[in-house]
Amino acid sequence: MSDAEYTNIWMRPERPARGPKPAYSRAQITEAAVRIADTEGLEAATMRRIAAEIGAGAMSLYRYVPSRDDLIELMADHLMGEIDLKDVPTGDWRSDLRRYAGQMRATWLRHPWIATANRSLPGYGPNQLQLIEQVMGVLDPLVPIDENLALMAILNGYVEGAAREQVTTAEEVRRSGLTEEEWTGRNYPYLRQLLDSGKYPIFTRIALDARQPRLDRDEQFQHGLERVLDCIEAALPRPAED
Amino acid sequence: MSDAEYTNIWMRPERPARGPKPAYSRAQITEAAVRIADTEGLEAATMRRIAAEIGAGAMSLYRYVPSRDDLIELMADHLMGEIDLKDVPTGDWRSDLRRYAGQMRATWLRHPWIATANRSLPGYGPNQLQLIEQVMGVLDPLVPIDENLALMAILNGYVEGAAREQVTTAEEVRRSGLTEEEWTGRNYPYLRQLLDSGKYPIFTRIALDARQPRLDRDEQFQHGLERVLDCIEAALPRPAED
DNA sequence: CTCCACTGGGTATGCTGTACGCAGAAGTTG
DNA sequence: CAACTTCTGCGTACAGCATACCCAGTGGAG
Repeated sequence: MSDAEYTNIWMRPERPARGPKPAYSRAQITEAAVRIADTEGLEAATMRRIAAEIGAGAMSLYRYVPSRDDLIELMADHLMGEIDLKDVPTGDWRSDLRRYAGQMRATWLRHPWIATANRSLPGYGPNQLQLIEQVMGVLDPLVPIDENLALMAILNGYVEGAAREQVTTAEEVRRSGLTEEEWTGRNYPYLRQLLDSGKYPIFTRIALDARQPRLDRDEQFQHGLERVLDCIEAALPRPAED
Repeated sequence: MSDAEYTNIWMRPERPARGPKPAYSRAQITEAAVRIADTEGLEAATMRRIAAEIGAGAMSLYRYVPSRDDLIELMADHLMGEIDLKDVPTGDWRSDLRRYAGQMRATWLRHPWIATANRSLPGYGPNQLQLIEQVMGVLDPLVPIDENLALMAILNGYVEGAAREQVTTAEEVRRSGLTEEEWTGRNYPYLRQLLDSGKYPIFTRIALDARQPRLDRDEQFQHGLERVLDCIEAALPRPAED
């Protein structure tokens, strides 16, 4: 009954006013869970495992967090707090957005499990909201709000898509327990079969031509990012000159 | 031992040559699983539930599919088979890509669970590969393969990002078991708290101004898509004229 | 014909998230 | 100070999950 009034993890107060002092905290639990997920994957971050990490009993966590899903939401928002844009906007929208994109991607690569946490995107946690304010504040003086939303959809789509692709294969390698070379080797027979079938000429060109560029994914990302920023620039109203 | 040589669900033959005839098939199982996931969510598509759907015992499924994860991969590739681009490329790259984007988005909206199936993106199943051939075939005559990849990253990022956002909230509504109106109502206190806090001026403008445009998400998507296509056009080498 | 690789499926195991309840600690009120 | 209330951490318990193992029966190969 009293639980039903909190529709949201963000509405539910961490602690009631009265009673004995708690031994742990939401932040402590969230950080422990993130630590486990970073090294062993999100599926390893079970309630029992997290509790063991901080030296608590399994059921103690439920004093702090209503469910595992809510904890994952806390974890996702925690990640958004890692993105540091304190001196944004600087007045140079292009470098501001470049910096945002780079930090977002870096956060994804540091915490690959975020790709499998379904709640990641429309989580309206405080850090996520703060980030929206800062990033959309960059173009806010230049375009109407609807246009800003449309351009952010393109930018975020590119950044997340690129990060997701990279992170998904990385997670698959980690899951297999093999080194990256072993994993590539194990998958080689299938790749060879695809190439030899002759049914996928474009895929074949990708696999063959991209052997070198795959080494520097960072550069690939940067190149695509500049294209997206060009796209945004084209949608901006002209400055005074020209 | 004999299992270890198949690195991949796509390498593993559906049936050995000898023995009694099987009662079911991979395709049948996959379709049943997709049907359940469509109506009740991916988490409802348990091995037992799928088996019950086709009238089999729970363990029988493992004769056809090595694990649930592999089955989900089959399901994801099955979805890509729904996208029909048989007369693509037509020579009009813009309308070809528009059609691809629309069909991809429609597929996502028909099967919202795809957003939570982590394997969806770099699954090299036959339908997925075929789709790559067709879509990248559109720009292949116009740009080098690396550039094609970069442009597809932008297009796919936009389409998937837009679809994912829409689908994630839809799934959250479905999970809650409420109607969309009830769900919106239940979340209203939190929204009001955010607006009243004054800490999120841009978010506030989004929530207030976007009340009308949110009705036609299709139009929003189309508008952003044209922007992305403009971006691609700008990256294309000029045709003979001009 | 015989043989045996295969079939579908029953049973069992070790996980999981989490409901429930309890003994004791700490804050509030006299 | 004492009495009472509220909250604490946590042990136990349970249902549901993927799936390992096993077995009787089947039907194609020789």
